[in-house]
Amino acid sequence: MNEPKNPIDENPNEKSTRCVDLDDETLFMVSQTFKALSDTTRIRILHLLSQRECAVNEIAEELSLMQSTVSHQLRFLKNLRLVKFRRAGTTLYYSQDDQHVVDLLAQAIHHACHD
Amino acid sequence: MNEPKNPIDENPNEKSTRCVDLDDETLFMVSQTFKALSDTTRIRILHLLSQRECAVNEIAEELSLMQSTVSHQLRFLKNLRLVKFRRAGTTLYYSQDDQHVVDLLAQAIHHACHD
DNA sequence: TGAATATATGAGTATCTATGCATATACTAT
DNA sequence: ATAGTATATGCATAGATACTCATATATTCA
Repeated sequence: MNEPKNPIDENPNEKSTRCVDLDDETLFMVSQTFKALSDTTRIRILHLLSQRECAVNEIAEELSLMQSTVSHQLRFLKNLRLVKFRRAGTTLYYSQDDQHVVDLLAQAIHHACHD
Repeated sequence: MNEPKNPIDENPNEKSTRCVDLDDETLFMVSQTFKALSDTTRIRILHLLSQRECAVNEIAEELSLMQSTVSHQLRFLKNLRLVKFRRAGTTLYYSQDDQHVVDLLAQAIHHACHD
């Protein structure tokens, strides 16, 4: 027997360190993360915010989107804590807030670019 | 002027090696990839197939899904070339066919498991 | 306070998606 | 050829999603 230890032998009170299991909660979180990245509008917004902080109107202008569309998608991203903002007067400056997700996006873009 | 060279100065006949740009084609490919990973059923199937080759019925049984549901989702994954299959008699054995996407999934699961 | 600006939000709608049912197709063995 | 098994697929549908319009909220400044 040269195989790795069966995951079922591990402490059931902790999530597997190797993440071989997929409990409902993890499954949901993972799907939500990818859902955030599955829409071209959100990708463009997140890609922009991964490069620099931006006001809502700036995003709309730069990406040729309606202000309302941007705001709706920012709410979506904010709920998943993928973006954060700081206020300056009436202006809200948004920026990315989850480097891991930005990394996932960068990887996928790199992959798509290179084959 | 201490800023990085404008990407527009690069050779327009090649995609940027830094993938800072997001042309429509890349954008679409990236969104499709993440869309594949945004559904819990597809995640479960792909996660299973990343561990071992499986017949369609095995997948259905193991994941408690209808055969038709599995087949529909396999078609989706097959169209994106995320899975492949080999035939053995009437049985089709599916397995993952894009290590990069499997890696993205593993990363996201790891991320979800560890915070 | 009132005007101006920036952003958020609710409602309506058109489109997309995942699923299940029924059935078709494909292969094997007798 | 026929039966049996494995898989694929067309269709219908319920639910989700993204967008736009209109309007609300929030902040600043005069």
